[in-house]
Amino acid sequence: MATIVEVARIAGVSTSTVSHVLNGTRPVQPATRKRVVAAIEETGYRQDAVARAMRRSRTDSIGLVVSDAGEPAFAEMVHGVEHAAAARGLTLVLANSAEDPEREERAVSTLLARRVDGLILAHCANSGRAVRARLEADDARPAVLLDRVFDGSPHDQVGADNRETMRRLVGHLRDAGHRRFLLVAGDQRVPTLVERRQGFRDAIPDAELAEQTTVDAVDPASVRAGVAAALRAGRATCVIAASTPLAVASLECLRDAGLSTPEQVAFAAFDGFSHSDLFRPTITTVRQPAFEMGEAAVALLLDRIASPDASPRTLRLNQRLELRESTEGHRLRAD
Amino acid sequence: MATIVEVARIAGVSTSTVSHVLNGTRPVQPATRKRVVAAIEETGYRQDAVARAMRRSRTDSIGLVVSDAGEPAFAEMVHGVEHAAAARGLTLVLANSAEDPEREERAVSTLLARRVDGLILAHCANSGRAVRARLEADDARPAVLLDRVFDGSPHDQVGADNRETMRRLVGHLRDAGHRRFLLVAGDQRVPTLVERRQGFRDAIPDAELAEQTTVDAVDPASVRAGVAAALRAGRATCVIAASTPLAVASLECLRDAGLSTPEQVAFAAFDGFSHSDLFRPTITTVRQPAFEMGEAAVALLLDRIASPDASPRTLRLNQRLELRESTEGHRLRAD
DNA sequence: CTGTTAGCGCTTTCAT
DNA sequence: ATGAAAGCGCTAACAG
Repeated sequence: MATIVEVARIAGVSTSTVSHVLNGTRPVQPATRKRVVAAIEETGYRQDAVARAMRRSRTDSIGLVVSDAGEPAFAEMVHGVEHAAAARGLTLVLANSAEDPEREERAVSTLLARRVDGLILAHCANSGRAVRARLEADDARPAVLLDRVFDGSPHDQVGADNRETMRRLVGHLRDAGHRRFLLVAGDQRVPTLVERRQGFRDAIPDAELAEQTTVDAVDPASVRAGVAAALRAGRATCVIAASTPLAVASLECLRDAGLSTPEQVAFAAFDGFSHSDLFRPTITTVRQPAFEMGEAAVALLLDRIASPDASPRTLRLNQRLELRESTEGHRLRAD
Repeated sequence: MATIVEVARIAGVSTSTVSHVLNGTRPVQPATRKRVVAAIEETGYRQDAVARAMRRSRTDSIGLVVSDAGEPAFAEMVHGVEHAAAARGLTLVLANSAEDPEREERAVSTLLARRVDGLILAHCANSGRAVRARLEADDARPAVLLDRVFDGSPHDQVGADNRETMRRLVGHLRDAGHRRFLLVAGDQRVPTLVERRQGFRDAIPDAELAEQTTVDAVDPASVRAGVAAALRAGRATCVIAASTPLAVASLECLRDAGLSTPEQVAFAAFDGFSHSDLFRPTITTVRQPAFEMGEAAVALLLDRIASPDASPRTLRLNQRLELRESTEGHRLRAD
């Protein structure tokens, strides 16, 4: 490959002039520029981004670590991050921690070693303090936490308004007459799921708290077992799943139990499914604004890079409550 | 940040020794090594991957360009690529062409400028020759084509056995008595969809060819119009959609036409949906081995990097035909 | 408006 | 077993 030196030689100018036409970093006489452009053409010269990054100590790239690249919601966030990054001329370096704290720490270290200009991180469920330390280290770059946000985090964050939306959802279901819920709440080490559970609590009057059932299990098998047991106990008129995997497990249980939706048990899910319209019955769902969250994370990151000392912000994007057949129709008798 | 020079100074050795300790590239006296390690510890030194890449002229990274990061199938391929890359200590640089040839070309150029060690590319539908030229340029790196494979391509490729699987699917439906199909074939500039259409042709006896209907429209609205018209013409007993977006459009039409599945019209789709089990009726689907295709692409790429002169290979992974309710049940009377 | 030149941090001959 | 030193290709003072 031709280098900038060769281009300069052919154009009969210095390398610095070539560099400046390349980057538009200082005025260049039209005639000179023309010769340079011709030389570039002739040699098929291409800038070496690695050398450039080395010299400028910025890479024009950002790193993204997701906790589960297999989940559609995270795939959408990746999509959003890529979109926003590309729009700003940044390339995206992607890593997946697969919910493993060790891999998460490795991924962050690798990205930092690659000198990404900034980092977006969707923490895994049980991520240790090693990562946090890594993000604070003196070779670290600005970081934005995505989806799983923490109170009092020193970082910028973007999440969803989980608590409020769950409150709204339960409110709606109560209006429809439901009083006894089964909340499939999931892994309570995940902030998102904690927030959803809080929203649930918010919406239930103290006097009725005792009538509610919750399943906190983590692995699918235990979830299924928990839900099945709760259904057998048979008090809930409505099941709420706090995430897609939990929804899948729950729906399987409902089916196995031979319970029809919404006639016998109403059902609603957070995060939902890609083509919910095609399900029968269609399922009431809280749509995560995943793509937009990815975009927002990039925006926050760039703000942070621009002003490193501004105080950290936490953004919460609104989720959309999409009411469908699974929570519809029958009006329960007042208890 | 501490550099290798500082570490060397503190350990009282040369930078070359530090480098060799770091990379295990030549034997080092245990005592010396210990001092180096201590100095690394003390300074919190971290290797700078950019400087390293510059000097070695390899980045230990690979680039991936997908044509539609929003499609679940591509998201799965990204996942597979990331998985295989990480397992081999490579980082992944991700770009999305969003089915736009210009963005595709830009993405390839950017990745090449970043000196990725190799490239995986899922061509967009109408990708021009500019990209092809770019892949051949003298600063290019080895490339593997993903999903959308071309006869006589000079590159390694990994796709799916679309033609065979479509043949099998139609064979099965014929066994069930169907004779008149509506194939929603989609954009015939996409090799995948061409192959599926070929498989369809393969499975239909010449004498019956005239009885078949096909919709080749590209944008969703035209697809819906085409399908609606074909349904009104009313000859098909079975609809086959060649991709997920086509399936969505088709199902909407079936619903709008008030046709029940499978009683009035059978239905099957390629690529399918994430949670098909939860649909009612459950839908017969051809599952793309997307994750595995991503993994395979990485394997091919590394083989290629290892032996640049081996002749190019095209891998076709098997798809899985998952028969479900939407093509089940009723036995058609023989025509 | 243009050129000279000193590195960025690292790996890797070539010596010893 | 270790060290000295030459760059990788580029940018950005600094000087004219």
